[in-house]
Amino acid sequence: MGNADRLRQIGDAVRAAGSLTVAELAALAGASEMTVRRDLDALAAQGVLERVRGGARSLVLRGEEPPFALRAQDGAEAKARVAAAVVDLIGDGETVVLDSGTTCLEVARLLRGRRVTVMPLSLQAVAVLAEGAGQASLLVPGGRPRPGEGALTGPLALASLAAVRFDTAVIGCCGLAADQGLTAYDLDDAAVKQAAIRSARRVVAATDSGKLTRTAHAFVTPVAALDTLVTDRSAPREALDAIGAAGVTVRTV
Amino acid sequence: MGNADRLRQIGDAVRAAGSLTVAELAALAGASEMTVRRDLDALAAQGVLERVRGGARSLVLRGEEPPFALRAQDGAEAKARVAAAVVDLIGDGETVVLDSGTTCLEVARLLRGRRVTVMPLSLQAVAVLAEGAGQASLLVPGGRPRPGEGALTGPLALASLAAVRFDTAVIGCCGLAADQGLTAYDLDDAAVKQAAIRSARRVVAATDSGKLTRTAHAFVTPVAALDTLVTDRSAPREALDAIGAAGVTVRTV
DNA sequence: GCTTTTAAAACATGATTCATGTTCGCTATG
DNA sequence: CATAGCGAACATGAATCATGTTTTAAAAGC
Repeated sequence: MGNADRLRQIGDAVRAAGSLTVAELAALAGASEMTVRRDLDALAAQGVLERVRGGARSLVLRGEEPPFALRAQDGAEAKARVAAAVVDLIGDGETVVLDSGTTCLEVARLLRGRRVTVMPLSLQAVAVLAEGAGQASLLVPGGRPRPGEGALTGPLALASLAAVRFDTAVIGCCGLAADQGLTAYDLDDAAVKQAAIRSARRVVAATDSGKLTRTAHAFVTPVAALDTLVTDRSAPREALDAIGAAGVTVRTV
Repeated sequence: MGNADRLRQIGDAVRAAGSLTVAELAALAGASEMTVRRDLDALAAQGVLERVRGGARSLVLRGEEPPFALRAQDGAEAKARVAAAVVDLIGDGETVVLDSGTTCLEVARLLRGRRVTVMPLSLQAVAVLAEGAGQASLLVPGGRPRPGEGALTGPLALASLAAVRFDTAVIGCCGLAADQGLTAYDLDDAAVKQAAIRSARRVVAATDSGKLTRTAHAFVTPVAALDTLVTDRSAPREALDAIGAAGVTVRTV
């Protein structure tokens, strides 16, 4: 798809304004109205916004998690570095449970060629690991995929996690702070993260530095339950120090 | 991909001969050696054959199931008709467990727009139902995907099936006969099919007519456990009569 | 260790698909 | 009923893909 930046621009504009008309968006993006309509249909299919007659309205409420498609490209380069560092921590033959989210999806890409056993907690990561028959052996958890996210949640996911034990859990997050602990936007997601942490001997949190200044609604775990945090270099020093003081090995890349 | 027929031709030739050189295949397919090499790489990635220096060797042993990629196009048109008839049997709001295999994958495509709850037993069907957020609500079973097939098997799959009940099970098969029952190539697969049948009130078998003259290794269930069989019109009359005599409603399309 | 064959990489080109825009008929909203 | 918006059909330029040729590197066999 060669129109990613315009899609992004339109999605951002609608989110910022709440709702916009097709004509306004066409002027903004410098494209024809027909193209804007097609873009809006694509964004609506991704769950970013909702079509209304004459324009589109944002589905993203303030304080809510932006849609997966929008997060995926945010700081892609930092995510890739973090993911590479996480994969470095994983040895051959290990069993790994891999959380949902964009950073962990990058980890899935890098794990494909490694001789490890992976249970990914999102459909996107399942798809990445299933294609092309890499070295990695794949365990699919059950669950109900959250629309747009692909994150597997619900009793089936919890039961799958309860049935297996892992060497390492790679956990993403929506917010992380020494005093608030690791937090997520979605309650069901949080329950799955908790179960993943319980079923693993070692817990690695992977996140871009932006999450270190945020707190989301659903509490997952205190930071003391983490063994290692991998994040990027632009993380605020105080936040890292506080997390390190809780006994977490902090790695910045 | 616009080279499907040549890929198919090469795959078939290697399977028939056991192994062939690149030069032989190039002459056979009327393409350059470079193209044949690229095709062989693609087929090797699909698990159809194995690259060896100078050529390729078949990985498919006699009596074994041909790889998914090869079955997918066999009688695609008949499969599509069968799948459409199966979907006709399913009412709005039903819960459905959907077996692995190429015919059931077609059923998944048609179910995407329907207001039903589906648990597909193969990764391919999961991918089909997850994309584009159709009406259908998706339940992912756990399991270990069989390489190449994407069929979810093992204890996690069985546990997922045991945890849920369905209105209808749509079951594919590798062999079906009144005296031999419904059979599969793979033992793990057979166990999953059994569990799917146990967890559903109504069982619909969907298969192209070719399977009605075959028997595979793994026994799944006697035909009497089936409520309905959907197959295509070129099915042999005697086989259908025998299955019908066991109390199965037979539908040919 | 050297030669010959095989594989892979680099590059070129024709075909196909994709994105975009324009026009036109249909639909729904007032 | 009128009008604005919308989707379908078609056209066109861009990008991608499939394929072949040539060159370069890597194995296999002696």
